[in-house]
Amino acid sequence: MSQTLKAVRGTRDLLPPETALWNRIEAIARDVFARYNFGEIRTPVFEDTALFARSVGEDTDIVSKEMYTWEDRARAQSEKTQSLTLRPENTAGVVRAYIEHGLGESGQLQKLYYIGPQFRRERPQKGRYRQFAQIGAEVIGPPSTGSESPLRDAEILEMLATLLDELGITGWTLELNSVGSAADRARYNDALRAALVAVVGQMCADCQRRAVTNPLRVLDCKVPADQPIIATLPVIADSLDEASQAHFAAVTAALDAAGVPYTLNHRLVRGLDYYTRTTFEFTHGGLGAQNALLGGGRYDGLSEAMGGPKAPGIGFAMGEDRLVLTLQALETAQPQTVADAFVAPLGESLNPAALALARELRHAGLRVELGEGSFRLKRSFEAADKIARRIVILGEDELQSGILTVKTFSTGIQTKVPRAELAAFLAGPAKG
RNA sequence: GCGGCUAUAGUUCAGCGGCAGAACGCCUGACUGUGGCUCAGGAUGUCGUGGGUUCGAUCCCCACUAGCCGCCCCA
Repeated sequence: MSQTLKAVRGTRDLLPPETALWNRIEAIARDVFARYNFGEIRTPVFEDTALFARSVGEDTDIVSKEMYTWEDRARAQSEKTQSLTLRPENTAGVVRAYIEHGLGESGQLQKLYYIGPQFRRERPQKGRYRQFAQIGAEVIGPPSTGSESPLRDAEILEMLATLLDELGITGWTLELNSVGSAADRARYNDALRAALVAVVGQMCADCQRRAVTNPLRVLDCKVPADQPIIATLPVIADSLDEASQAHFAAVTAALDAAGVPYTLNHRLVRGLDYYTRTTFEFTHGGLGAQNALLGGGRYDGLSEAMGGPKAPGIGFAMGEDRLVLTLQALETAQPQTVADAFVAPLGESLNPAALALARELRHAGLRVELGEGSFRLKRSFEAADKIARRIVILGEDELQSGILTVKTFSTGIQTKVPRAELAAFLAGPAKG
């Protein structure tokens, strides 16, 4: 086994019929995005390493230890090597493209969605892969386009509720929080650090480490003994300035008006540095430890941090692999695609005529499988019964008379059908 | 990166220090132009890889690799 090549760790092949589910998910997503007037953007799968370091944050796990990074070698004396990285997420690339193409200059709010693979070098487990697919969208533009409006936040969340519903994902939960402006967040971080000094000694080892590296993460702690202590810590809502409070109130008011259910979770802090104000997650049980179907938030300062114009924005990324897992768990049976007809030539001499017949039927929009003339008829029947609703027998008699023999498997009824009527007959319901 | 469990036929899994097993699936025939149900027969394989212990290892030990689960973190 060690001699044969295998898909590398954390990557996998998607095969039929599972790929049908992936395609269905993507088709529904594209349809919903189109109705909300989003356009598709496709950014490169790899980018300059500095892009992710600056946007996602040097100290995040993603950048500090999970990126696939390599030194692209110089091809000429005059060329420098360049550090490149497979994208670990797509928001940075979208914002880079926004800046690079001056999309803000259009004066229009940019509403962009993407579907594609992302890469993180993590330990694989259920719902977590080293190459995984995300479906995401970003709403971004200069302030004059209304990009900063809480209505945009609410609209995105309402769209996500619609998308999950249309995908058939029942039982999702929307968790919502505000981490405030960059200034609010800095102020809260200070308050948290100060409060932790007195109590951190009584907390778990992880929290003692987090208290230094990333105090916000302490709020995520799941150790039961730590919960009473966490309850005494300052809440980020108290560190929000008036504008941030008003923004968050406007988001929830719009959600209430639209009838989108949510729960406030003032402990919801997200791992990427660029988030400001609204942050959210849609979660679902049954995904094990990876219960987040999607996550996102507002990033009002990201464009400027990357050297671009002021361009507030909000976006999300949805784990397509996790959508698939959730849907597979919800669906009792995966619908098997079945061909409309199996064309069975009787004898190799009839192969050419069989191709012509299959071509005719396929042009009529039918899903057709083509057998092989060297098969014994029994073999053709066995094969056909597994993958098609009907079998069309093409022997010398049928070819000469132009009247084909058709058998429908569900009923066992066999009839003769003139070639001119064959396509219409096969398109009909599978009765006689 | 850390911890637990696992690795045997195409698949799901039994198994035992001494000839490699079941179910399903697959192939052949009963039926030379008729599937499903039935019956008869057949092939399933470097027992994850490498090393060690042993007269002998699929089994015991070690390492590696991979998968699953948890931690960390995230989608």
